[in-house]
Amino acid sequence: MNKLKRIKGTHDLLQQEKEKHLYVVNTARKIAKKFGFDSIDTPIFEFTDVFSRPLGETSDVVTKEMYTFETRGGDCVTLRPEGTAGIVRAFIENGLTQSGPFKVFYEGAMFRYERPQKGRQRQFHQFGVEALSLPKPATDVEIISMGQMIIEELGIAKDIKLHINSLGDQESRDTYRKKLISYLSDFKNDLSEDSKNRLEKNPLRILDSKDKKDREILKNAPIYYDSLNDVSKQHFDDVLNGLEKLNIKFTLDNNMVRGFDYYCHTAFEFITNSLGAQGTVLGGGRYDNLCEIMGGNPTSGIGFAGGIERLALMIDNISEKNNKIVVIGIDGETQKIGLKIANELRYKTDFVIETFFGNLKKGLKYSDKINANTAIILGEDELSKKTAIIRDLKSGEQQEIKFDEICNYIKKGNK
RNA sequence: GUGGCUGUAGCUCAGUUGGUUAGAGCGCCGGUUUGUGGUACCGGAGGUCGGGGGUUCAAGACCCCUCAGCCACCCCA
Repeated sequence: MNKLKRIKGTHDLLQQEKEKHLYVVNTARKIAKKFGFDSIDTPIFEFTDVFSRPLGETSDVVTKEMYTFETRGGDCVTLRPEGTAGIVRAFIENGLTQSGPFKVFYEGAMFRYERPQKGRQRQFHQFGVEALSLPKPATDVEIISMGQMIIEELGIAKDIKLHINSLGDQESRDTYRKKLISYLSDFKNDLSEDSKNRLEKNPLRILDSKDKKDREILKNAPIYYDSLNDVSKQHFDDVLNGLEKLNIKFTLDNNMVRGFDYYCHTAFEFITNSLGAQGTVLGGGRYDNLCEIMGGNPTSGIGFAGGIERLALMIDNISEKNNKIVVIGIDGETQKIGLKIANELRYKTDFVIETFFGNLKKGLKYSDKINANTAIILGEDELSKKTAIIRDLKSGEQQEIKFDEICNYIKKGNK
């Protein structure tokens, strides 16, 4: 019979890898909490409309990357390709649009049917935050600074740069769109195939094309900032000002646009060069129209998502500092007391306690393998005396200790 | 979805212009040592050569298809 295999683009997270993911998530959660964000979980799948409407019917994610299927009951559902839409749906559905600021942190698996490569999988993991009913530039600044703080806390800030742009409000966006189309139309025949298509459907996307010719043409393209109306300009200036006050360094990037239709005003990405083509490690922006698009009252929103796999690729292996102790029982009779001692230590100390029953040599070998500091050895001789040998595995020194005193001895010896 | 590179033991990789029984290091198991580990020495297990088809007297090697991984496009976290 042939071997069963993983689905393309999925991964088993083994030991170290899972530890890294947990480290990234826990670090992000810790920082988010400092900003007053609570944790939230929404379903991993939703009615397809929940994603297709806000992301844009023409976006790549909706047109070719979603895992969409019909249920036995005939509903059209989709595995979530991103986190924001589901959270905004929950926000509206639970009647929270009237109850003031809503600040949440989430993390979990996302699904996109893409060609896998480094830092890009079909099932991948993101954490993110969303802040609803908070329209002021100050929130943009806080959100970005939270991203910065997470990256600093993870110890990878030196390899990552913050890029920022403003897409303005709807009016500014329409103005710029027109200007851009009129400029690019003159070069229509010189644009790359992809960009030619985008000229009609989604011209803003041409801005971050990597095609050499496209880039050349774009050098003289109208600048987004110049098309911002007064309100949009003010908002953006306030955000940049706020960042400067907080000493957060950024690069203005007039060509950065985000993939989903729902973004407006502030858009930002934390980008690294160390991961090849998939350089965006955390990105987000403002989405003041999203609530309305999804059938709720008009409510402002802003948030970001971080790629857990990508961040995990940038951090070193987590070193375990937790002291390990192995309780070794030399034969069957020692098992009962061995398990009892192990559990007592687990209740009363914070050490990692493992047990090993079998011959002493193998027990010590195993202790080496898991890098334990201490072995508690139980054998026939000791059993009759109600004692155990406690061996310091680094120095090789050992002592015989009464059962009752093991716990205290361990506490004193290892701090 | 498009293009390029790769796939041999658990891991990292050798394997000549096609030629006998496919190798090494690390890891794993056992022994030297029946109650004292890390070192050393000795031994052992482990492979449908990613899968399927074809060419050939003969294929790990050549050809076709397929699957997976990597890289780039694309997209995005």
